[in-house]
Amino acid sequence: MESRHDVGFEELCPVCGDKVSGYHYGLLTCESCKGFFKRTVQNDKKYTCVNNQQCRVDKAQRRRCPFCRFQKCLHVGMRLEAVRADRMRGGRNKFGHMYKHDRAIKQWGKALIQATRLRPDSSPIWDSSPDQRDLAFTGGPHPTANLHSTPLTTAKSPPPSSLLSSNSPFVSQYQFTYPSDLTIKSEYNNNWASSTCPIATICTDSYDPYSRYFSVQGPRIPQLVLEFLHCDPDELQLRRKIIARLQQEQTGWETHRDPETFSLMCTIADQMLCSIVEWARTSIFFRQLKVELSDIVFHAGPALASLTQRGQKLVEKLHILKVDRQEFSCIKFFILFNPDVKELEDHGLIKSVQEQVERALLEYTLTTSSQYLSRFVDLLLCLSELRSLSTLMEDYLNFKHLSGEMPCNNLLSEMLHAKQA
DNA sequence: ATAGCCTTGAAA
DNA sequence: TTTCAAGGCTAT
Repeated sequence: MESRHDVGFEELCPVCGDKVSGYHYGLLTCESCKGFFKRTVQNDKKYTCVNNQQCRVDKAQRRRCPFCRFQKCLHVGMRLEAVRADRMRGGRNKFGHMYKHDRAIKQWGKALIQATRLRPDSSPIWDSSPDQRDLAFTGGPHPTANLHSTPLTTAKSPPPSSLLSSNSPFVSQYQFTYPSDLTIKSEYNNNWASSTCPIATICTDSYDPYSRYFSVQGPRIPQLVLEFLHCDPDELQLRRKIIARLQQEQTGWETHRDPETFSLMCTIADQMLCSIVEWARTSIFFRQLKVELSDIVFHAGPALASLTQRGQKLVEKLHILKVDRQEFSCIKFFILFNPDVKELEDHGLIKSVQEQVERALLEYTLTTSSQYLSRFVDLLLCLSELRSLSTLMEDYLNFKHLSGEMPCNNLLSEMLHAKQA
């Protein structure tokens, strides 16, 4: 009755949309694309596209353009190295653990979706329901792959996580960790979540991996995320402070002339910086860090307008994603514990914190989103952009500082001074 | 050349 | 012993 077809096999082939027959060369594909990929690699076939290399590849048209079909195979993550050079039959390859991992992830997702549908309480802590929120996802480098099959890492098309810094713990692979007490059953029983099953039974069933993270009251927030929330500054208070500061400075402007945009932004930045420093100073883990100052190479960055535009785009993206406080607090810790900061001595701690935050964030997205993998990747992409932006902004401020254009003697300029020391 | 079914064999 | 992802075979 239950079989291998229970886990993820009802999905569609990410290459052509045909029925999936199992894991082939790195991910779940149909039998025909498996054979096509094998023939192509084994026989070292070279195809050409008679069109613009953008042919549609679906079940009906997959035979039309082998070039585009093979490109799509590579794009969704099929692995060239899984085709054996010696043509040895049988046995298992080195991807076994990844297939297992992928199955586990899919099981979680399935359990999540079913349990979410069954939730009698429709008042979650986030604004909209998880499914509604998922509809807002428009980003992601390979949406098709994310929706239909989890691509394992591939040389031709790296995982989205590799967009992060090279030192990031995400780089090596999708290092998702699931609870050690979770038994991965290949004969996973769907019936536990049938409509006749009482929710109380679902949530206390020890075989249910989901029950550990989900209760009828809403998602169970991982302990570490709760700790992060505890460290969070009072946002309302910060806003009030910024407004007060601007009003205070406005008194001076009125008697002289209109404030420059840059000057105004520096005032806001200064106040926010105070808040960030205070947040970092009082946060868990941060006190354990030791810092060694050394020469900082700097150069003038691109124009402020471009930076502001990128910043606005990022804010827009965060709005679309409806990033909640829990997720945002995790992102902040990712940034605070940046493995790229060479002056930090304790790289072990950085790595450890990064891994802990990664795990906590994944656990959290597992409980809040049915498209958790896609959401997790989207959050990481925002983080990557945030890092990139902050580096550029720092360069820009350094440039302004050096050319004596910093408008006020504030914390911001003091920090720039310290960096050059 | 394609794609559905068969055989194989190391790992679980 | 069972599983399942490799390669192989063959009708189309």
